[in-house]
Amino acid sequence: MRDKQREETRRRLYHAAVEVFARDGVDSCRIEDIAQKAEVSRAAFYFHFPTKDDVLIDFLHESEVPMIEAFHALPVTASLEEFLEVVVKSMSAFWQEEAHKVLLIDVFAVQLRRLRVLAHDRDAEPVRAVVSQRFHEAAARGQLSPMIPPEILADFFLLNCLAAMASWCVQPVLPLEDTLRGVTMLFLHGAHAPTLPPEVPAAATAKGKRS
Amino acid sequence: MRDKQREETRRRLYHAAVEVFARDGVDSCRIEDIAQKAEVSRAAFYFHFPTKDDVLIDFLHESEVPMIEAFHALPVTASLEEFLEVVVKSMSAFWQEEAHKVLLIDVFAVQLRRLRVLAHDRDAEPVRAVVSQRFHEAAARGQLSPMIPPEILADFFLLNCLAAMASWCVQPVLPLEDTLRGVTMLFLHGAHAPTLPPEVPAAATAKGKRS
DNA sequence: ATTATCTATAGATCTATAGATAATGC
DNA sequence: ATTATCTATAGATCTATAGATAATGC
Repeated sequence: MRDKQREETRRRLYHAAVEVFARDGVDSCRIEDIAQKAEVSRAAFYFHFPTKDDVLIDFLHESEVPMIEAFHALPVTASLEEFLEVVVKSMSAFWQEEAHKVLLIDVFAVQLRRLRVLAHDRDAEPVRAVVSQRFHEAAARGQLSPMIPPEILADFFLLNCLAAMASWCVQPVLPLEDTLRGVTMLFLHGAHAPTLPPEVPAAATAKGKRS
Repeated sequence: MRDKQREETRRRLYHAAVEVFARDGVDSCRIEDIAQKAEVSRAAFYFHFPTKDDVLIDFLHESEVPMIEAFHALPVTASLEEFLEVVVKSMSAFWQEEAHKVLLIDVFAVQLRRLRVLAHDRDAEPVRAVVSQRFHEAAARGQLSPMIPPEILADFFLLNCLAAMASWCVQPVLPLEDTLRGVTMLFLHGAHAPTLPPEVPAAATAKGKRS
């Protein structure tokens, strides 16, 4: 009963916050307005969410639910490429919606600020944990460059996706799905050959490159 | 005389701010402490810097000065690869210093929040303008994929560098210079072939990839 | 009786702005 | 005299916390 009430209040605050964020901007909006919309006191917001960032973390986790479901529907024998196609599909499906798109850059900024925390707590982000796991398996099969640990590659891949989506947000030259697929292919292309040759100065190898 | 005094105060505030940011964190530090260290009133800070973000924008511009100088030292005939090697060298030289490194993630977050503004004002960031220019020239020579406008590729490249550096910040598995060079090669590798094939489902082309 | 949830509120800090001071331009 | 730079400060908002209320467990 108490738990139910608590969750109900938390959910009302969450939805009110997302609405106010979208309307006034995460940084410039007032907590007062969120609390008022949720019909609780301002301090109740702080009880459920120590900072505005915590709402955005919840928002990111909400966005990951359909992706996690899609992961479970995927056979264990699926290739890295098939797995990443699922990532591309569900990521773009979520973020291309106007109501979600407006919060993308703020969500990205929060994840950036959390990087230090996330470095120590790999399971705090469910999608990241799965991607990391799949990259490990792919590395074991020799599909990924052994120069960089797979979990680092996984982080870099996800940051890449966020960066591409942020760029898409302000200048949507292609549909989001195509943008993400392009980034993914670019990544795979670069990451499965040795990415970091021991001591080749890039300028020296440049000459013959143009085919 | 007045200009000189103004610049002097601004510089004192800037250095005080960078010091306090590094010590207490950009988000949690107090403007009061910055003003006190610079020996001016708190309001003087706001006169010179409307927000803390403006200090970080200055910081980014400071970081770009040596890079711009290196650009000017480069012959106009330099290849894209030689140009990007200069980017890698001066970017890593700056950010690997401990005092700069601690602000990297905050600088990145500010640039993210500025993306919308930057989309309309391409010359607000000098380095970005030059990279964009060089990418245009490379595209004209047929070195870059015609699928994506060169200025978008330039933005994506720079975001990529920031993402790689942010990741390096929390988990430095390789020296920063090697990390950036790896990212750059990965990028070039992916961007000079057609990056976004019209309608190839990624999963379908995956089969024969493993050499 | 104890504890979790929420409210009311004191004190800290920020944002916005009216006013003081001193340099500049006429 | 006018304007740019800086200060002092009022009002807004946030952070931290003491206390009220109502559910839970004994």
